[in-house]
Amino acid sequence: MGLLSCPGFSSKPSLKLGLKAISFTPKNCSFPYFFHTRTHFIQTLQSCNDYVFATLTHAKILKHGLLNDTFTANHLINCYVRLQKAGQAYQLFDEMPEPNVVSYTSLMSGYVNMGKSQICLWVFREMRKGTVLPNEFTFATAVNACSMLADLKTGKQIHAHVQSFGFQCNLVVCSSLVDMYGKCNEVGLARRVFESMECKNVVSWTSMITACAQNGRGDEALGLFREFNWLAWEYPNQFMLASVITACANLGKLVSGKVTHGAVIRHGHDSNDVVASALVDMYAKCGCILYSDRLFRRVPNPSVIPYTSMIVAAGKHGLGKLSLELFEEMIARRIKPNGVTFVGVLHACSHSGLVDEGLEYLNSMSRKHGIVPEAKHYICVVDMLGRTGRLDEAYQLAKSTEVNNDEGAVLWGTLLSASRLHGRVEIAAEASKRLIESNQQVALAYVTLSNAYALAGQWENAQSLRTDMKRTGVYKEPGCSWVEIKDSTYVFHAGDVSGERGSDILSLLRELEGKMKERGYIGRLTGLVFIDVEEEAKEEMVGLHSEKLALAFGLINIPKGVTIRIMKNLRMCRDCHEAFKWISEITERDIVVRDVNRFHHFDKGLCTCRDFW
DNA sequence: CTAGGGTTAG
Repeated sequence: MGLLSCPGFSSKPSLKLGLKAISFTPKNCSFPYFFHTRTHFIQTLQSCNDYVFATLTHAKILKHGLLNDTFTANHLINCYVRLQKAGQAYQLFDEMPEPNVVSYTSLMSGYVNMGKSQICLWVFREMRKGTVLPNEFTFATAVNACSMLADLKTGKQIHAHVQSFGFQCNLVVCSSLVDMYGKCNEVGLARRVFESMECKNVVSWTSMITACAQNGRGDEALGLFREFNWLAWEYPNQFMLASVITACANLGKLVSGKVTHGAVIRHGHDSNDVVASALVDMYAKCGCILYSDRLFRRVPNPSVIPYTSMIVAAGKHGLGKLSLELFEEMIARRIKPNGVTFVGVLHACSHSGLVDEGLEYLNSMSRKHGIVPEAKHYICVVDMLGRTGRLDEAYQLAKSTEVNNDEGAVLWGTLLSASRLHGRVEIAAEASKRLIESNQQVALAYVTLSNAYALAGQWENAQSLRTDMKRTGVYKEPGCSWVEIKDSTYVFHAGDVSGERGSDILSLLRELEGKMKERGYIGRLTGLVFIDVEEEAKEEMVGLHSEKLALAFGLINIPKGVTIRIMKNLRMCRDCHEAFKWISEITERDIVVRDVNRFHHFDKGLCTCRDFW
C-alpha cells in the first residue's frame, strides 16, 4: 500500500503516534474528533465538503487501519469524487486490495462528472478484465459516459452487454440508454428502448422527449408530452418542461410555448435558470424578442446560461449592440462566459455587421477569459467576414482552421454561401470541392456552386455541374415552408405559384410590397431572380419565395386576430426583422418566422444583409 | 456506499 504517497498527510508527525493519538481534544481540533468506529468515519465522509478536512479524515482512517476496508474506502472515494479530486480518488482506488463494484462505479461516475468520460470507459474496460461484475449502477454510468461522448459504437456495445447481464428492464439503465441514443442522433433506437420499457417515470419520459426535441422532431416531442400529461401519473418537472419549451421553440409554436410557460408557472418552476433560458430562447425564436427581454430581466441572479440565451436572442434579431452590452454587463458581474457565450457574441457581431468588434472578441477569448477558440468560433468568424464581403480573409481563416468532418461541412458550407452571395466564383468552387470531398451536403454544394456560376454569367460551368448531378444521381431535396392556421398546416414548396389561389397571392404580395415601400423599405417581396437551369435550382435561388407565398396565403384566408406563423429559411437580421414588423403592423397580426433548416439558408431574397450595411 | 433527464450555437 502506498500510504505515504497520499498527498496532504505524508509528512504529518501524528502519523507516527499510533492509535493513541486518536483522543483529540476539542481545543486543538476544529472538526469532529470522536472517531471511534467505522460508522463515524462514514458519517463524516458523507457530509464532508472540504478538501483539507477530507485529507485529515483520510489520515485518520489510515491510522485506524481501516483503509483496507472496502466499504470505508468507497466512502472516501466518493468524498474525493464529490470534491472533484480525480487524482486522489484514483490513487486511493488503485491502492485498494479488494475494490468491489461500488469502488469501480464510484470512480467511473467521478470521471463522468468531471467531464472525463473517456477515462470512465477505460475504467469500465479495466473492470471487465477482472473478476468484479458490473451492476445496474455501473451500466447506467458507462452508458452515460457514451452519451457525453456521443459515442454510438461503444454505446451499442454496452447496450448488448446490458442485455446479456439481464438489465434490459431496469428503469435507470433504460433511461440512460434512451438518452444515449438521443445524444447520438438515433431517435429511432431511443424510441425502441423507450417502447420496450415496462415501467416508465418522469425521467424516462424526459429522456425520450429530449431525444426528439434535440433532433428536429419537435412534433413528436410535443405528442409525447401530451401523452405523458394524459397518463397523469406524475407532474412534469423543470427538466421535462425545459425540453418541451425547446421543442416549441424549434417549431415556432408560440401558442404551445405560451401554454407550456403557463405550466412552468403553475408548477412553480419559473425561478429555474435553465427553464428561464429555454423560455427566453423560445420567445426569441417565435419573434417575440420583447418577451425574451422581459423574462430575462426577471431572472433574479442570471447565471451564464440565461445571459447566453439572451445574447443569442438579441443577436438573432439584429440587435448586436444589445448583445454586446449584455456581455459586458455579465463580465462586470463577474460571471464567467463559456464557449457557447462566445458563439453567441460572435454570431451577434456577424448579424449586425460589427466585424471589427467581432474580431476583437475572438482575440480576447483566450487572452482575457481563458477560453481557447474552437472550430465553432472560427466558423462564426468565417461567416462574419464572408457576409461583409471580406472573402479573402474568410478563406484564409477557413483554410487554417482545424476541423473534423462535421465541422468541416459547416465551415465550408458557410464559406460557400458567402462566396456565392458576393459572386466569388473561385472561392465557391474551392469550398464546394471540399464539401463534396468530405461527402457531406453534396447536393447543396452542387446547387450552390452551379448558382454561383450562373450569377457570374458562366453558364457553361453551371450547366455542366447540372449534368454532373444528373449523371451521379445527386438530388437536392426541395425545401418547403408551412404556415399553421388554427389546426391546419399548409405546406408550400419553393417556386410553386400554381396553387388554387396563386394569382391572388401574387397580387397581394405586390400590394404589400407597395405599402412597405411607402414606409421606406427597399426590399422586394416578389420578382426574385430566377436563374433557371433545372427545377431544383430554383429552390436554392428562391428559398424565400415560399415564405412570401405562405404569408400571402395567410393574409388572404385568415380573419383578423388569428396568429399567422411563417417558418423556414430565414435568419433574422435587422432589415428583415423590420420588414416583418411592418407587415405585422399593416396586417395587425403576429408574425412568427422560423428557420427550419440547419444549414445555409442565409440571406436569401428579402433578408439580404448587404443592403443594411 | 455507486446510477438516469434540462439551456445556449453552427
